[in-house]
Amino acid sequence: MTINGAHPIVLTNTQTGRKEPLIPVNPGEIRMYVCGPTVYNLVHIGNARPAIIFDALRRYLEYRGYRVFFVQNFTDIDDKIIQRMNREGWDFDTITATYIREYRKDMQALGVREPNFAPRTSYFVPQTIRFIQGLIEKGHAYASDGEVYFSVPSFADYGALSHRKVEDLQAGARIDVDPDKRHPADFSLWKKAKPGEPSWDSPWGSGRPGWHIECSVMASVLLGDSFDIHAGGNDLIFPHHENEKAQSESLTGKPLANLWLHNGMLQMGGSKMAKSVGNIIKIREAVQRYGSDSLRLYMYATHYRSPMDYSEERMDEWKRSGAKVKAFLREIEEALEETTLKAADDWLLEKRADLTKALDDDFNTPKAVALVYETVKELSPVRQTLAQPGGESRLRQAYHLIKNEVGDILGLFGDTSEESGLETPADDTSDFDSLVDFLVRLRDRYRSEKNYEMSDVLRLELEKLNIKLMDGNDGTRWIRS
RNA sequence: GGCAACGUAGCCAAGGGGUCAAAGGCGGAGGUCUGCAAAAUCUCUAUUCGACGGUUCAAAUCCGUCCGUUGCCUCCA
Repeated sequence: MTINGAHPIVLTNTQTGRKEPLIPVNPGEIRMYVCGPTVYNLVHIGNARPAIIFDALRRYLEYRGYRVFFVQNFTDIDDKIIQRMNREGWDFDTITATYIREYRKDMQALGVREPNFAPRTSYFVPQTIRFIQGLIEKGHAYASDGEVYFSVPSFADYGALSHRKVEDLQAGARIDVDPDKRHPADFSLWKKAKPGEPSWDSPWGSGRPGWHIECSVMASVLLGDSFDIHAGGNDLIFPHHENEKAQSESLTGKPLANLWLHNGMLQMGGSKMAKSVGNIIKIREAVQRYGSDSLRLYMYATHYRSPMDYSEERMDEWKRSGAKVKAFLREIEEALEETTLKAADDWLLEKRADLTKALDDDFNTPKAVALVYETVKELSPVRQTLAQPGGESRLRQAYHLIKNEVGDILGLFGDTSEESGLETPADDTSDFDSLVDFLVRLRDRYRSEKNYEMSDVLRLELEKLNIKLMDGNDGTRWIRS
């Protein structure tokens, strides 16, 4: 099978457990929905995994020529927000506005692009009410004392996504004893308001949307009844996505999404990173300490479906590895003055084919990362390659491949400067900097006089101040270590 | 208990019937270069893919059992 004359992109569909070709509902266009954060708290790097991976997938689909409509919601009506409001006396709107802002900041720091649409649950309450009414009319939902529940037995396909049987759910340890429910597996579409809670008027009285309905509603409004990709962490498979699917498909009779994509959990110390476990690292902490490229590389180095364990040692490794690629790019920049791609030959075409082959196959980012390192190795050292016939053209192609193709897709290597990824030095260090510059010049003078005893004293003393000196052919550079 | 994944070198991690005596990264060993130190670079670093059976001309790759790890079954990316 071919699409646009090329091999199709295949992705593992959670529902079938198999790789399936991505065949757009509308030719040339991919509509995808990724479940976003509940805005009651700062997010951690576990939350960053789907953000980074599916942002990259989006970029890749665009690279492959699709127009992508990317929706990621903000859940701004939720029990946890209400809890926080009650516990800390914060105003509801202030909490949600604050954490939406903070989330955006974090995403910006990670280099994650804004979605095309970032809908908020609270802006879609009228549509939610209509959606629920539709379900009631079709016999898939029922109202009971101000609450509305989805009737799980009314949807024959329930459990298809998460590979569960309704009976198995009941066999599970916890059985919901809510007397208003007709079936223990039934779940809330509309919740009755308690005093002081944010609420909206509805045919069933004052209340608010339930846990899963928002995504169904916003997806249908913004992307239509059926779209191409629905994605999120694999902890959302059940019940969140199963329930979304049940609601939407009961109403429309059409499949909600063609492909269900789920990323593996980020773990720390052998268990899932979660606020409840307390093993969390905030995104801003990780980015500040290691830079966004390190975190992104780390995540791309593991296939998105596998669980991965976070550790500072790994982050250090990827920081070092990323620096290697940046150094390679920087050398090309320095050697060529300007790096525009002038001509592509078979070399680039082949690399590009390797890249798309890897990414077409269930978004195999580890292979794409390996391709970058193979290329760096192949053309290093830069000076030596440059001296060879065709070397300059090859370097331009490599630069383009790594920075403008792989880099753009994976959101990497945007800043090749030496300090990128490190904490920005405070402004008031300039006096200190000039002093160090002076000492370096002094040492250079000793070196030119072959007074190595004194030059080594200066190296050692500066090292004590965490200043690392690097002697090169064109002078000495120094960095804070 | 049910469901779903996963187990590959010192560590991280691709591959997923022959082209694999298994990519890439980190680390380690040795060499080159440099006054020193770095950086860079070269070579080496898994006869083997959790264990045991089976299918096959052929398995790390398919099937079965077992052992181990994780996730979901409750809000969770």
